[in-house]
Amino acid sequence: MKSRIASGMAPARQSYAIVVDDHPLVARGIAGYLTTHCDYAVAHYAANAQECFQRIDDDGPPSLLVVDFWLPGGTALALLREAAAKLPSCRLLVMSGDEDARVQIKAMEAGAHGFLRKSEPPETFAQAVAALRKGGTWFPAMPPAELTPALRRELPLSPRDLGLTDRQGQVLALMLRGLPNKQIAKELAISEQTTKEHVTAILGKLGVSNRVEAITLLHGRRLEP
Amino acid sequence: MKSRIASGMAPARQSYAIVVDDHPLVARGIAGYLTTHCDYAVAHYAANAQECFQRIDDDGPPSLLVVDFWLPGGTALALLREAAAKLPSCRLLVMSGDEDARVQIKAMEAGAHGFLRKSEPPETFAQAVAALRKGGTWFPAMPPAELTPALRRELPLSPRDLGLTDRQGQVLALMLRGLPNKQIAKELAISEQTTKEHVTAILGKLGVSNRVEAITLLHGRRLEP
DNA sequence: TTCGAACACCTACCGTAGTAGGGGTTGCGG
DNA sequence: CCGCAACCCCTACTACGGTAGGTGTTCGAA
Repeated sequence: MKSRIASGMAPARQSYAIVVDDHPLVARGIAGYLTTHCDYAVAHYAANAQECFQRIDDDGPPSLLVVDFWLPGGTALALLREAAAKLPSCRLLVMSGDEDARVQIKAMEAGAHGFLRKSEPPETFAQAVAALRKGGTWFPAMPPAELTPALRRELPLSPRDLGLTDRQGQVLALMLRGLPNKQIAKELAISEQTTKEHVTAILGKLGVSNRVEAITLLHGRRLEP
Repeated sequence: MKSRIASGMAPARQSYAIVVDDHPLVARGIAGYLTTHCDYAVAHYAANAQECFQRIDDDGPPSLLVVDFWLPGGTALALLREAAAKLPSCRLLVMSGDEDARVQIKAMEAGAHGFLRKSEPPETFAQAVAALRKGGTWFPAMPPAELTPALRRELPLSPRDLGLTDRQGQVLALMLRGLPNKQIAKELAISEQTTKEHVTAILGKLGVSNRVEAITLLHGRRLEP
């Protein structure tokens, strides 16, 4: 869980994929489909961001990453951003159960190369994978362009997107400004202990192990209150 | 030394200045000149970034900040950046003993509103102060424009600029990537203890009290190895 | 009404971060 | 030669960050 930023990774292998989905059956199914119908030699699966990066630490970066948008705690966006930053040669395909256009936009913004609804037939899935494999992208039925400009630039990234409660969002915002727990507590008029528990919950949902990782992960992004 | 990111600062006062110079006589002299010749009601002086921000915590933000570029440890750039970010209503005048054009550029990049050589006559100093006071800037004899574009964008910010040694620069780079001391030590093949001492030295030179502040201060800037 | 989620408080514990104060090596300039 | 700066190592200590487990309140959904 720690050496996510390890250097000296193995060179990218061909036909190696990782499927990230909190539902093991779904993950296993997709991974199996990748090997049997999409010509992937190896397809592992992971239940969350931690497991995913652990796998990458062990086996090197994959050439394809399939990510369920609705990972518990909404950590998918953080996972995507991190993957996009650290695995430039890896293609990112996002899957979602619902058809909210904003989800698709968020995924795009986070660096995904493709987006797919789970309700789509397997053939479409195979087509999307093939497109990504060739270096292309796959985004079905682009949502109305009027909505995008508002979200494209500097998306303020609401706490809800990360699966955080309102209070946790407030704590995170202060955390990202470098405040120690004691000052966060003072700012929010709660005890330092309560602050710590919020922090613990936030770290868990973001899939990081301490506040420094959280800060570096969310970099310069701002939160909306 | 800690509550530099404190909120709820006092409103900006008119005619209140702080002079930051490690040479007390020089600082005192400049501060005196500000009160006697530049119509400043109060002019404090500080030997370093810590003292400066301590003063600001106590007395509120000044309307003018005069900073010696060659503060010990090269902390002037960090000081400027922090001041520019946190004191939007404060004018920043940088002074330097030498006439290296790159120094001037670095000062500009760090957010300074004016730049002045110490060899300049007092009248020029008064003119510069007056210009800044009116919301203007003061940069003598703009350096050749050919040099600037290379430096302007995304300046890579060498460790030396921050007054750090090579080794400290390496440690800082890993620190900014969110690595804990133990992993930094492993990466550089030194003991965790030695890493801690490097970190302590870095924090001191940057004028911050922990690594989180250092990260938020340098935000998304990159270091060159 | 009962249940769960969110919020807040507490004690207690442990690991890391950071400081203090030792000592030791190299290399370089006065 | 000496001093000095940079680098490395060590013990020991304090504080902060983070986790675990238990308690209580509120509020809205079932």
